[in-house]
Amino acid sequence: MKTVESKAGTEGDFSFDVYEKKFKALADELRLKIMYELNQKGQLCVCDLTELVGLPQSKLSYHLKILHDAGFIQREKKGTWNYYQLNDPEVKAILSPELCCIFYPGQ
Amino acid sequence: MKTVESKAGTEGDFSFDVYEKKFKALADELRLKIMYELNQKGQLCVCDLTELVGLPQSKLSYHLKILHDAGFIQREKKGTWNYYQLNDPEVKAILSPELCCIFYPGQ
DNA sequence: ATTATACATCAAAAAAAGTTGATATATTGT
DNA sequence: ACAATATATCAACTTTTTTTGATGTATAAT
Repeated sequence: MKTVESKAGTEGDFSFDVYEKKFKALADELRLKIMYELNQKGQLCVCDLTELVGLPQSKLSYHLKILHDAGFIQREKKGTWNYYQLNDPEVKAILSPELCCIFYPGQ
Repeated sequence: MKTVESKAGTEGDFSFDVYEKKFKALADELRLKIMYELNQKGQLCVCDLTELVGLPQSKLSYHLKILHDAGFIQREKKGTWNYYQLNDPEVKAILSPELCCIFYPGQ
């Protein structure tokens, strides 16, 4: 994982691409809003989010996929619904506690 | 700054754009490598970085500007040279301490 | 004063990411 | 079995970012 530390100092190819992917996922106002809403409300289905965020469904799915692929959110299927929620440990591993209650999970 | 907290819960237009800009700056392998090198070496001029990172000068300047505009690095001019270094408080305000010694400043 | 070095900036081209509307799949209710 | 709902995915298009090479500006060295 932190390939970097073992090689620290020595030049070399680290896994910056993994971090790139994670920061890319956060690098969008809409996705930050989604993270924020999930952080506030806990668990939401896509239909809830379309209303909260005011996006067409296909657009929302696109952004949810990016957050999911980056590991920041988890999906739980319940019948026809897909419920999403923050993946707290993943978020905490990347974000500063100073961002608590915006994107960073409280408690 | 954290407009979010005062309004938390109430829907509304927060300053997600500020965070978007910061995460966008981090959302690039090259720029992460630059952050890493600055974190390791402390202070570097553009010419040092071109060698460390192996980029043409104009490309490097482009990426340094993005990091600088986002507030993650500071510039100090000494004669013809521009020395860059991490802006520690800014980095710490965004990144998890778990990223210590990669991008997050040690100590 | 001229030449060389360090760096920023610019404009054009290329690549990547985001948007849109349509379609596909699965599940639930009748 | 049929209709309706929730959601994912796809392909065409638009927008944003990145790259590249050239040019400009300032400082330093001769």
